[in-house]
Order: sequence, then structure tokens, then C-alpha cells
Amino acid sequence: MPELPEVEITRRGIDTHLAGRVITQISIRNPVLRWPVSPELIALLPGQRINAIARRAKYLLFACSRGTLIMHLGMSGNLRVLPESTPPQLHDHFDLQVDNGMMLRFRDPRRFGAILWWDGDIRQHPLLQKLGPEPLNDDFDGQFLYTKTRGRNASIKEVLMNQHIVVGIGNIYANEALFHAGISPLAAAGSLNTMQCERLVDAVKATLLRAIKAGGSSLRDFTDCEGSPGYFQQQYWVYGRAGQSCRHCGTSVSKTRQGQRSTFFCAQCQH
DNA sequence: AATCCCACCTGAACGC
DNA sequence: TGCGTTCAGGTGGGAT
Repeated sequence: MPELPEVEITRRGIDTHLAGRVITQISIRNPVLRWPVSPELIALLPGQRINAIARRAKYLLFACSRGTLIMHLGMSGNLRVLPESTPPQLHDHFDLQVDNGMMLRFRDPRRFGAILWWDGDIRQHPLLQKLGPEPLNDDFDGQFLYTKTRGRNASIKEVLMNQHIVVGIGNIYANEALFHAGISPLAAAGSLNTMQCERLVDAVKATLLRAIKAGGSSLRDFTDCEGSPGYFQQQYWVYGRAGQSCRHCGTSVSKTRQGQRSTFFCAQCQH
């Protein structure tokens, strides 16, 4: 579920329920996530107000009275706002109750996610300080990508997914954006010219914005106990479509592997 | 500094 | 029915 659009949709969904609320109780059922969830949160968080919920890259940042609660959804995490009486199910590892009878519930079968506390300047956090720009911000433009890719032999797809260069783009949207830009995922990043960088940046922004819009429109009530981690529906052009015909030219969509991730592309439309 | 590749973990889909 | 294999939306960290 979670690349930038899904994290942003999650942020918006929970923000209405949680922003301005005071934390009343914390439950940690399984602290073994990517890093151990500190048991100190149980004493530390109650009484603190959630002033705002922000997003940086794929991290959700709960700005609290005395610091920031950082959450990452990993590969399989999701967050829902539920009545505090809702019984936990398998893989419901963490609850954060607030003062309106609701709670934020963190579910993550694979436990690649993270829940961390940071009481300093959030920009100085080790996980955040080296991140690249937000892809939807103006500082991520063709010139930026052109400069960053000079001398790089790594493929453009791997560079797009490198969070130290630009954040938020995962495997699905890297594949999709490269298709829309007509650029081969296998191309060396340093081989792209200025115009290709411009096109790719435009494609990244358009793809992410479209996904947010689609996710937003299909997203239901976050308080719904039924809410499975699949509200987000999207028509993919290449992702997951190996062997099927390209929606643009009809050529069979190719599949290969780059850096242990599946890559999908149309060899006819992308060069 | 860039690149490669492993590790972490569960569950679903598939082949035999 | 069961068992083994492969794959899945991420990313830090160690080795080269």
C-alpha cells in the first residue's frame, strides 16, 4: 500500500480525527517492528496533544506537545481510526487512543514499519536529514534531476527510487512515471538529457497527483472497521501487466528485474 | 561517493 | 491436501 500517495491519503484521513486531540492511552502489543517500539511511549505520550500530522517522504510525523511521533508503514502497514473498544486482530501491533473515544490503530503483518519518538528538531533526525526533496515541491524540477543524475551510471529507475535523491517514489510509481515519460527504466541516469529530465519530472508529479486524487476519491470512512488495506484502486499502465498489451501501442509489456525489484515497461514506447 | 546486495517478516499465489 | 518456491507497495546497513 504505501508509497507517497497512499501515505498522504492516510495522513489526510486520520488528520480530521486526530489533529488537536489529546493522547489518553498507548497499547503496544508487539514492539518488534523494524526497530523496537520503545515501551517508554506508554508513559510518555498520554497527556500530550497532537498539534498536527505532517508527512515527509513516506514518514508520518505526529507533532506532539513535547516532540514528534514518527511512523513509517513499511511494505504492509496501515493506519485506521476506530472506536477505542474495537477488538484487536492479528498484526494490530500498536494503538494510540485520544480524548474523543477513538484510537489510531497500526496494523503491519510484515513488520517492516516503524514507530519512533524524537524530541529534537525533526529535520535533524538521522532517518530524515539526508532525504531528497518532496517530488511535488517546486524544488524538484527538471534542472534538479538533470544535475543530480550527472555522472550516474545507475539506472534511472533506481535513481528515482533513491530517497536520498527524491522522496516518495516507490516501485509502482517509478514504473508508471517512466512509462508516461517514455523513458526506459534501464537507461543510465546520467544518459538522460535536459528534456528527458523535464519530461520525467512532469510525469512523476502528474502520476503522484493522479494517484492521490484517485485514492482520495475512493477512500472511505477511516472509522469503518471493514476498511481493508485496499481502498486505493488505480488503473496501471505497466505495473503488474507483464505479457499484457501496452495500453498505448499494443506491444506486450516487458518485465525484468532491477535491484531486486520488478520492473515493467513497454519496449516500444520507452527508450 | 556510488553501487551492490542482504536483511528484516508474513501471507498469498502457484506448481507439483 | 500438502509442501516447497516465489513474490509483494521499503529501506538501512555492511561490503566493495
